[in-house]
Amino acid sequence: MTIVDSSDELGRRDRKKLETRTALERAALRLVAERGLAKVTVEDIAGAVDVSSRTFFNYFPSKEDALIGRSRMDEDELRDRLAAVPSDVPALEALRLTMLDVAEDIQERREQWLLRLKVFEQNPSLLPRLVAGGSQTERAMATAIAERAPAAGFAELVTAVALAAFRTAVLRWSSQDGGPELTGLVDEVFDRLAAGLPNP
Amino acid sequence: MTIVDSSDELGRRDRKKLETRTALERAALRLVAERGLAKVTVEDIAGAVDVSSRTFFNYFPSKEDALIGRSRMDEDELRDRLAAVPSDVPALEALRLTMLDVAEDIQERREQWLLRLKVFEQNPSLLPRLVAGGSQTERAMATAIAERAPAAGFAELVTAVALAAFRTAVLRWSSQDGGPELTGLVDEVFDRLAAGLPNP
DNA sequence: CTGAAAAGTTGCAGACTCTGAAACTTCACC
DNA sequence: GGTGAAGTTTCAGAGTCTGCAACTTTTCAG
Repeated sequence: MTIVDSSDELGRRDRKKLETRTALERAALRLVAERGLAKVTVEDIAGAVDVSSRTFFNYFPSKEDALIGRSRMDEDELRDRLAAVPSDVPALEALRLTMLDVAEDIQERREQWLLRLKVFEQNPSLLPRLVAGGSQTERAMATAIAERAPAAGFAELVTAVALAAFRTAVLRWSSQDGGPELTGLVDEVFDRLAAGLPNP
Repeated sequence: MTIVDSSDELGRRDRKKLETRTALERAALRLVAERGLAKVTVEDIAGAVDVSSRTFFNYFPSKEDALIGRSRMDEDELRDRLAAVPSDVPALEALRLTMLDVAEDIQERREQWLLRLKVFEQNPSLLPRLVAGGSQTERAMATAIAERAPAAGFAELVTAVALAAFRTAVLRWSSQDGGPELTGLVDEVFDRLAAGLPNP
């Protein structure tokens, strides 16, 4: 068992559930990495884990969502992290701190994320879903930011921009096979943002 | 015929083709605005224009694409616009000028765009496609920018950020029913970017 | 004007995604 | 052990999208 997931304190039921979910994620990732998104059906993925395809859809609303997995962190979690930053910190810096946290999480699941990102690069139709633009998550964060910077439209702007910047850092990290520290790359893009994006 | 599209200098063949295409776009937009994305089938759209659903798929690869329509401007067009900016203009300002051009185009098709954006807001699954993040278009622009600012990763960053900022301007314009000038809102977000996104 | 060639449209068959409902199994807990 | 809640499966069905083989229309050369 190479699975080290936090299965602390869970009944057999929920443990099995989590097992199935991560098994489906892994199988999806592995198969799509091997064959490409179009050449993998839901039935393939479900079959690899030995459940029915209907069960697959009980876990994920779509094939793509299985590949994204835990990528989209709960709005709640991000909201909490944002809320944990003192309210006199400017919005952009609050976002920097939050995304640095996220970057650390990603680095902890390094291999999993590098594979996921490779799959995303090879199947560009998935990319928009990465740090999903205009999605649930972004709105939740913008709402949280709006409390510390209520000027019209500013929260949406700084949130969208921060997430876009974060995305480029992650993609660059991936394209260099995780060589540099992700947190360093994230700091770099936020430095550039704070400086007004001058030509380097 | 209320259609006044630029059908200058086209054979009957291409004129009909363009007519069908825009008719499909219009029908898709209208029906989805009325009923919502899930309640409209491809057959509905094709039927409203009196073609077969197979023909619909000859024009658009998916239902969503019919709604997006001309939204994603050709990579070529954006590349050209970027190339038209003198090369000593900093990357961020080159992007500002380009996106101001795009904003003008949008304002010229004001009603069509406001409807499209309303549909997008009511069907959030479409939003990622708007100024598609990480897509073809973004890559093409980043490549063009990389020629004037070759520092590693900077072109991708500034492009992603500019598009994200532009998107928030467009959404704000839409949420205010096109009241303010879109170009003004775009200028505002780029000013904020250039200033380093300080809390207002 | 006429007869291909080219392009556009259609119906059809078929693979695939996704959903709802009903039966069935498994687990938690008393 | 028995009971109810939760998870899984099977089944049926709607909808998306593709390839292919007719079929129709437009174009264009002679």
